[in-house]
Amino acid sequence: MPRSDEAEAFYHAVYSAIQEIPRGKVTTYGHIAALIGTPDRPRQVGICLKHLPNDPDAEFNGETVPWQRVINSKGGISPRSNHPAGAQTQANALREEGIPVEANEMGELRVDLAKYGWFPTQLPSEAGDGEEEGENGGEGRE
DNA sequence: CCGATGACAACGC
DNA sequence: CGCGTTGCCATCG
Repeated sequence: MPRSDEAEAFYHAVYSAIQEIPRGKVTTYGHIAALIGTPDRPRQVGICLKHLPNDPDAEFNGETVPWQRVINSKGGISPRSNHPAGAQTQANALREEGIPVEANEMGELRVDLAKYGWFPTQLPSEAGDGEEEGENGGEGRE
């Protein structure tokens, strides 16, 4: 649990932003950070998910927050330090949502950001020309 | 209280 | 264009 109220607000913003991710789509930590107004703190976003409460009574938990839809900018699922198998769990959850996850030779679970990437807001960086990650090339439905 | 680490990302070479 | 290093801030020891 957060030690500061400010941190709690940050966590709340992160969880809230993640809940906005439609099913069958994924986004990056950096984008979440940008959405909540702190594009310079993508790492803290990951920490928030790490601290995601398991209590079913909590407003934010693994059931209400689709943490599985949050991946890194490389379009892959990085192994956690504490629970290495957690990446597999995330990949499995994404597959159930209709998102194909394939592991390359390096064992890195990769997701097609170009197809399943969810980038709704026009960030100042990508507003002009600065495009990153990938764009919704096909844009399907939800 | 101070130092090290981390579910990341961007810049430099 | 791929690999290495730095920055960010909360949490752990």
